[in-house]
Amino acid sequence: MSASAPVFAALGDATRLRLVVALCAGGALSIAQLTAGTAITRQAVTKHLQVLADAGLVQDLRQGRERLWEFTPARLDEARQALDAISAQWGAALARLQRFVES
Amino acid sequence: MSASAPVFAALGDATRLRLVVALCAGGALSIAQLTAGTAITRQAVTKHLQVLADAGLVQDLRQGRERLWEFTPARLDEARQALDAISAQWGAALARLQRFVES
DNA sequence: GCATCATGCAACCTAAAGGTTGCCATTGAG
DNA sequence: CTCAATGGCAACCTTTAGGTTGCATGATGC
Repeated sequence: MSASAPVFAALGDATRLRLVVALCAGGALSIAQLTAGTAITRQAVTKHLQVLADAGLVQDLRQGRERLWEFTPARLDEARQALDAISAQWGAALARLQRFVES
Repeated sequence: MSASAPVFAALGDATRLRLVVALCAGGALSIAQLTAGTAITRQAVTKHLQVLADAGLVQDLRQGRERLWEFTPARLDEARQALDAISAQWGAALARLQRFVES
């Protein structure tokens, strides 16, 4: 469960969340493409991509002089399941409380 | 969508994730109870709880000399839906790719 | 009333996050 | 061949995160 903490930390930045959404929608994109339209530097984008890669959310593949980045769904699915588990735990606690009140 | 970034940031720390899980399971707990069993100081736990409260994940209620903390599900559900949306977007992109390859 | 337990507040510290600038290397296009 | 585009590396800066220590405050039990 707490294995998902790094994934949440990686998603916990607005810029990185934007990058993940962009990569989910458009397939593999280069650093220059991901930088275009943002207010920050290419170097900053590179660092953010590195953080996402360390969390296992994205993957890079070289193609000529470009370095393309693509989304990797596995870790995000794990994080999704972690949130589901928390929500289910809360639901179970509420159900126990309800039963206690009614008895 | 990017409104969930602060929630992810709050969940992106192993200690805070533990606190959230504990509060989901056991109802409202005091700071002293949440500190017991951890290696860190009560002050550190207080700060983490404040971060979680700023993200809208927990709520405090005074009871005598104790300050009880309880889980608040709304923001976490939003975050869950955000992850679902990302996953769905990825699925749609894969489907488009599949159709393109087959045609 | 008084000792005590749970907490609040403030100062302080260290390391990491987020970002920038400058310069160098490589690749592709014409 | 040359030149512009793409990216890597390293140094640097400023702010914040995570944590600690010390002391003050307020409710409780007896």
